[in-house]
Amino acid sequence: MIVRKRKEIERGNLVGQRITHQRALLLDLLKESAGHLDADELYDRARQRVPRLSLSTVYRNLQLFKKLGLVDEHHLGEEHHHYEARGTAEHCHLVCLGCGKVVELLCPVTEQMREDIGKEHDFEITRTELHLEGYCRMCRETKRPD
Amino acid sequence: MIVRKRKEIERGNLVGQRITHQRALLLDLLKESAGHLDADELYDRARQRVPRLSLSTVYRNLQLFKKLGLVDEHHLGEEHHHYEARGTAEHCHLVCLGCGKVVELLCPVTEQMREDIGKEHDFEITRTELHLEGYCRMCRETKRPD
DNA sequence: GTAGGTGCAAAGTGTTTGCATATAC
DNA sequence: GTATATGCAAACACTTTGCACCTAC
Repeated sequence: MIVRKRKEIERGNLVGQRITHQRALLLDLLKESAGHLDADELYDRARQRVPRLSLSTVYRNLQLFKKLGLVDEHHLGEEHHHYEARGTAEHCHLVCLGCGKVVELLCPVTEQMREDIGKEHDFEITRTELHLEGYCRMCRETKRPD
Repeated sequence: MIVRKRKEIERGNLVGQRITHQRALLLDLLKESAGHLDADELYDRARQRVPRLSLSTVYRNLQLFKKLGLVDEHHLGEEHHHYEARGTAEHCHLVCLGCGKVVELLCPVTEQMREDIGKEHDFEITRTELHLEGYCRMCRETKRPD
């Protein structure tokens, strides 16, 4: 189903914003794909259902979703952004520099850290991201990029 | 002094690579400025001493330094990279979304985490970065961007 | 002398914007 | 009906590349 019930979206998500086909679809795709999508992947998937969709619409709405706190934006080492529907607990990303695999993990420590650091520096911390890079077992055993 | 003693560089840094004026200067500037520079800031500073320097040289060498592990590359929320000479202990970045201020802090917890997570997922972790975003006291008190 | 680095200009990415048309409300 | 979103194309910022000249070794 492309578009979920309007009320549902309206209530929980796109408060005040117009609910267009494109927005509903993009949000759905972001939620379905539990992982991370970059703008282009999202565009490709969305175009399977709305072929005339334009990339700018994707970008514009990603910005909107970000502003509304519906998605988070990540830099995972590549030269573009990745987006991920929010709602799940905050987690870290463990990226393999060999094969690019991304492991998501819950980081309970971050909660504590967040609080401590917030207090210490008088910041209201709104987002934390722990990014880990390294080599998975497989990549360690086979190749080892320079 | 623009160029430090060759042997010194050779031994510690640019192993095997040619030591050009530009490289030595760029490395020096990165080390001097304890903070984070983006390619453009680095370019501007470097051009004060080597006016004919080209931006591509800056980028090319930042890539090289990164590959050699001499600098780290960060995404600090803006749409371009920041570079930082390595050598100092790993630290977190606390970025104010209001004014853009970046606070650097040591994160002792990260050490422990690194080890734990490495073991748990059978990763050899080579780099960690904790990124925190929020609003500093001043920005909380004055404006509050939507 | 030669492999490798540099400057310059041109091409590439990923992302944003201006504007006329289309659509949600 | 009107304010807002869209598609398209053109602009943008940051980064990379091709090539002739230059320089460290």
